[in-house]
Amino acid sequence: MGTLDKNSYIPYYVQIKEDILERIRNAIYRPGQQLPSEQVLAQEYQVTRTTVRKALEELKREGVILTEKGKGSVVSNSRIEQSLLQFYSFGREIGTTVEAAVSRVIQVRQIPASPQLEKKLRLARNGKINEIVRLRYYRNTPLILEFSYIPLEVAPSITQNDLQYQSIYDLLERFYGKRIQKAKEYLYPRISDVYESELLQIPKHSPVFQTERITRGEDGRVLEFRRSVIRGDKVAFSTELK
Amino acid sequence: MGTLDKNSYIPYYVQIKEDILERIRNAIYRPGQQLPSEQVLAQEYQVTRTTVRKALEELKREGVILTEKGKGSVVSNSRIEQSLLQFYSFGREIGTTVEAAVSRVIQVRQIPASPQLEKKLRLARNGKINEIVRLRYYRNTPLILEFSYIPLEVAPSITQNDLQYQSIYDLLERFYGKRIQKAKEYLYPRISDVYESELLQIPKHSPVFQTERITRGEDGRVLEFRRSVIRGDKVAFSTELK
DNA sequence: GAGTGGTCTAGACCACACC
DNA sequence: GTGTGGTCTAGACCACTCA
Repeated sequence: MGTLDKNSYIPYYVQIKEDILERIRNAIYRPGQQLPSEQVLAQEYQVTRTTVRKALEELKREGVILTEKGKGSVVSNSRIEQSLLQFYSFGREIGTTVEAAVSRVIQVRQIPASPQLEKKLRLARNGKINEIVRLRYYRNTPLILEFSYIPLEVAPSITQNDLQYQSIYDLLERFYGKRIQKAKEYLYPRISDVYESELLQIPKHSPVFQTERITRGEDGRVLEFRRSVIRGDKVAFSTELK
Repeated sequence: MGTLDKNSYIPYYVQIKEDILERIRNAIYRPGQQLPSEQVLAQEYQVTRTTVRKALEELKREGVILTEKGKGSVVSNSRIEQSLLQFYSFGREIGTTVEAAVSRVIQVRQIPASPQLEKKLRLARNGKINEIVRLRYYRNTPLILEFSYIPLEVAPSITQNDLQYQSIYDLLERFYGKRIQKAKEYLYPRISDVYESELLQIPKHSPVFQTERITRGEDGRVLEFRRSVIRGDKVAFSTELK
């Protein structure tokens, strides 16, 4: 259905963009899946192809879809997976090429939430959580140490096996029906502690980046709090200005 | 003159975008100055307004120009002034509002370049440089400590007075005719030293961000190397993912 | 060859800023 | 009012991909 409000003061292309986003959230269009052609979308929404293109252009710019000449548009794999990482440059190599990125699960366990985590996760008192510790490599060098915290309310009990062949977000969605609505991520400078230093193979008390991310589900509840420690000697952030 | 190559395989809108960039570099269009209207540009380049708009849209997205409905488009003030800072969020406040940003010059002197600086600035042996140290405040709190290094070849001798009412880039352009071509900036985590800590009013050996920026002129030579130390307790970087 | 996205034209109407 | 950027239409041709 082309649910376009022709009387709204909101431009058509914005309405179309929002509608497509909504369809992606509702898994009508799934990651990796081909979108209908611009021609078809134009008919469906009863607008010209130009207007559809304007909507798709914005989605492309935001990394929601990918387009290929002569082929079509496909929905990107969860943008939330990428996050700030897309801005990093790893040493002299190019950013987030999926190929060379390998991850190892260090630990998965169920523990009571600390007061700080209860706050971050908006948990009730004495809440229990899954703790998942992973180490991400790039070309055999450990670069990122990730701590994920997921309330048992959200996912009863996660095991190491669950994470062998799928991401946390895939797991949450496929097995627990929790769809991700949005996430907010922050970047700070920090000094590594002894544990982090050892796993990342850097001198203790080295300067590192830390990111914190809070992911929320459709009902607005916190699905995950994730803290990542990123080597400062190998990973930089850069922009070029012209 | 609309110097559009109609036989090129390069799209018109890209050619137009490059041409406008070139005009900005050549100060035909200056920062703060109004661009010709889309209508006029379309005539000049002998294309439709739609095509001009596509070019302007990209320039707008890249922060080169600003457009205001009903008024027109103006060239942004040196984008290079903004840099990565536009991505930061200061505590709970919003990013780079010019108003509340005050800067104080701590020191200006001429010194021989250290070997490291010679390398960064691509200087010959025993090169001399201007060193400018500034402290930037936001709401009376020191947030950023900036070290600028400019070869004497570029600007013979800079004094504190020169920087009272204008930026370094304004100074280079107005008094020394050095126009900026491009800049590259990097962001790292670091640990503050005693001097930095004192000026920024933070405990010594605190985690901080450091940016390094290399600015080049039209001939490709390095005009400035700048190192900024940014408080990690007040400044964060954030993105929202939807 | 049929279908796709990429570019471009030649118009149109609107909301807004300025005089 | 006139001029501006913002949106939209209805076409067109192209280069590309895939069968």
